[in-house]
Amino acid sequence: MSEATIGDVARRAGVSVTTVSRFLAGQPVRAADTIRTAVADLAYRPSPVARSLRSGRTRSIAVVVPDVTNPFFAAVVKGAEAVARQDEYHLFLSNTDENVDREAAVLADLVGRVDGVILAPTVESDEAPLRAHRAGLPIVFLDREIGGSAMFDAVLVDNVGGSRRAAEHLLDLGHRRIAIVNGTMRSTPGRQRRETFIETLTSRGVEPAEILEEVGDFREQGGYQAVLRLLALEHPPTAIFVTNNLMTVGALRALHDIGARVPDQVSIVGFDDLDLAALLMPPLTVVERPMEEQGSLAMRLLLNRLRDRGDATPRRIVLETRLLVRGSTARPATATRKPLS
Amino acid sequence: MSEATIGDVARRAGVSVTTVSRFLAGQPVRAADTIRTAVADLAYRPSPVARSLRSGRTRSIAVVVPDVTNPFFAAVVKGAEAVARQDEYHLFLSNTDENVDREAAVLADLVGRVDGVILAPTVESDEAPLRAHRAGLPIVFLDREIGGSAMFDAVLVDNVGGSRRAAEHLLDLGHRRIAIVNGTMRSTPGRQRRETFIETLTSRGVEPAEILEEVGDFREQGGYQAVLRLLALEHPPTAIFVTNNLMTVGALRALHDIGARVPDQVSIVGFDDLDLAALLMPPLTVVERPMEEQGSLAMRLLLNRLRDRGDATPRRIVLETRLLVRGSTARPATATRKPLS
DNA sequence: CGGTCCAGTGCAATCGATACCAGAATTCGA
DNA sequence: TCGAATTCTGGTATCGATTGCACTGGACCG
Repeated sequence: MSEATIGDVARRAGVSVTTVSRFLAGQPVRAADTIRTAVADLAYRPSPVARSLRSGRTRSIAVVVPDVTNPFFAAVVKGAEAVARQDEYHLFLSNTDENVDREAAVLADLVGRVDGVILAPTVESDEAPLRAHRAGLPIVFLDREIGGSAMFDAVLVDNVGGSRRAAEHLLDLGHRRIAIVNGTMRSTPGRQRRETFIETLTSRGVEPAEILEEVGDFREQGGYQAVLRLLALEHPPTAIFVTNNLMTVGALRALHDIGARVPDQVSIVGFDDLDLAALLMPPLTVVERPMEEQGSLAMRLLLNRLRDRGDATPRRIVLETRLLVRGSTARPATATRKPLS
Repeated sequence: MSEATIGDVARRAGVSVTTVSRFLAGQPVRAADTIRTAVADLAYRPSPVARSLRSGRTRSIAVVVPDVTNPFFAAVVKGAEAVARQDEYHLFLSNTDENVDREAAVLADLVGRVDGVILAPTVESDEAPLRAHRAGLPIVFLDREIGGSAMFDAVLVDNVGGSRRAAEHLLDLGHRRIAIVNGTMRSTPGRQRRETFIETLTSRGVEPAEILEEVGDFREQGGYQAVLRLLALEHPPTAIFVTNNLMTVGALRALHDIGARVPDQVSIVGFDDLDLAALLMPPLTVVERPMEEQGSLAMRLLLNRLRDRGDATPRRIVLETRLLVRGSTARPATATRKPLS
């Protein structure tokens, strides 16, 4: 009823399992027609599990991300899934919730269960991916890397260019007291976006004392709290760069709750576009980048590596960002005077 | 190097594979300590594939949804994944892209590869889930059902209550020319939300001619186009009920593009909350419901059923909705006069 | 017409783990 | 100290598919 085996097909067709197996593999077989109808009659489908045991490959890939409800990672998963499906691979999904221990447990668990992993690691000092790699698990890094990951493929984003453009945009508007709301600096985007942003500001003559910094997690609450703290300062910043989408949502919520006017009172630049960003009032200025494509590229890299059996040199793809200037950034209230004085 | 087998452990510990297997199963074994160190030394992990072949179970569940980038489904996946992880199940993810054929292919593919499926079927007339069920694949329906699915578990949402509340809210505000922007009526939410909404309007005396209806897909473009058409009418509606979140985003985009004022010119009620809904200008009035919980409940139902080996009677859980009245709904421009005249 | 060649075939081993069954080692009571 | 009861143990079949090897039968050549 529920599952016919290759043996059932063989019996029904009056041949050996070997012959059925050959038929299924597309090799020439005399009883092809008989076998074909036997397969159809029994609704036979080869057991993927048995095949995996024999072949040592599972035709499935795991995507390990901090949080699928983050629109960026949701898009990544979608892109990755589409490519996997084309190649008849299946996709496992795991959330790590930005938790290093959970990530380590997940990776250890995946060895032998999938042919490869697309991973957005929690922190750069992460050891778990190296262990998994030594255990023979191919890994492609997505959006984030770990230290000493030169031997891995990776699909990253140009955090340097994006953050620089954000900084220059705010500087050009005349801001001089500027805050960055960042996630953990122990992750690649956290570190790169912060370093570049601050470096750009100081290299253009902003006093270090005028650069404010808040460190949260990469989640909505972190952005919310950070902005509350910033605006409660005696001299609050006139502009804020928020380094990911979830924290940007939190930041907007905070600004809304305390009734801060954007951009009159404070300018906001986010990293990563949001579906509704253009419809907000004011529409949100953001650093944008291809999201689904980042997922599909990662999957392609991984599948290519599985094909090459590992010997190809590691490939690093760095995607470009664009600054979308919308309405949440403007000249600071004081700056309209300053340049004129 | 990459993978030790139970045989390697047995050899190293000087016992038979049987004994190692017993030790791993927690049975009393004299050489427990020796085996324990052998396991540790070899970093041995039992092959999940081999276990699956023997046991006939894979300890993995598939979640099949139309689109993970829909925040509702992303939340569902997150909730489902968390529960699965607790029970040491793994999660496969498939997008059907609202495509019946792809859904059928996916389901057929999953037989024998997973122990059960959580499915949001594309259309109610869908046959594929029945076939998969007959092939021995337990299925829990999520948010949507199919005809004759009485033997299946399901976690649904109270579309009737939600749509009625939306309709009554608009009626109470004084709207009499009202539009519904719906997805395909061939799906459960599409059908139920439409039926209830229209029935509530007519039962409260709204002329059928005053009820406008646009049918799109459940995607952003559908909502966008539908609203453009509605507002181009000679007598456009004064209120619009949009039956899912993605179409609501599209609707808002359309209203923004043609410069329609909300709620002065037209009121909007959406189904499903959005992360930024409260921050829009005006903040969006929506019918809201628990999202992550819908996913975790579905997973719990499925895992329970796997435990019971199927004999329990089917369970249907219907989650309650809430109407969140924010700023996108108000009295119609004409209605302020009408009641007074 | 006989020998060579080759396309097809089937047996049996294999992948890694589990479970039945028979046998060995231990414990316990007498 | 011996036999019975109990606890552990290991050989082997099994899950469902693939594959190396030896083999058969027909086609083709001289």
